[in-house]
Amino acid sequence: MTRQKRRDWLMKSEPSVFSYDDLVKEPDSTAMWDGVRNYQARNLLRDEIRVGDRVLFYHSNDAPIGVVGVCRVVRAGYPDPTQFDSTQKYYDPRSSKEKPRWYVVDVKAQKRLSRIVTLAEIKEDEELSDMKLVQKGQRLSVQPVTEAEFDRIVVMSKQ
DNA sequence: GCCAACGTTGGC
DNA sequence: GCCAACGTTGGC
Repeated sequence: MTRQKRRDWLMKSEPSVFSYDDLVKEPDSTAMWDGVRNYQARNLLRDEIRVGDRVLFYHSNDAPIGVVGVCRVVRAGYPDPTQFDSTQKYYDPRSSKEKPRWYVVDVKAQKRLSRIVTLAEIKEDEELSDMKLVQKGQRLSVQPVTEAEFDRIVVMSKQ
């Protein structure tokens, strides 16, 4: 068994729905990343994301749009319980406990950036021009980032 | 609120 | 399998 290298990710959330502050307020600053209903993102949550991986927490939709904090994955992919609950918004009648369709990971807030690194800045930064986030048509709410991209954003937050 | 870019659904 | 219609994401 070869040990897989830690990987880095970016996850989007609308702050009006679930913000970085909301995550910090959770017990142990930890929450399920639920409600992902896109198969590409699902595959990442189920198959690729591992305990110890780093996550950039991104606020979408509401200004200021950008990366606000850093998290750590503390539990790898398991079935999203909201898909089984008919009272929930994320209920999926096509899913069953035997054959779950959607997955979550648990993330723990690690460090709020000293300031938000905005989408506008990310777009302007030459070192970040290959980020999936700024590729045309790219809307994945869970996406891989390189170590260099991750570290660059943290550096920018300190400037 | 608008709309571009995708993703999903369902008839055929 | 094709593709039109519809739904969603997410920046502006």
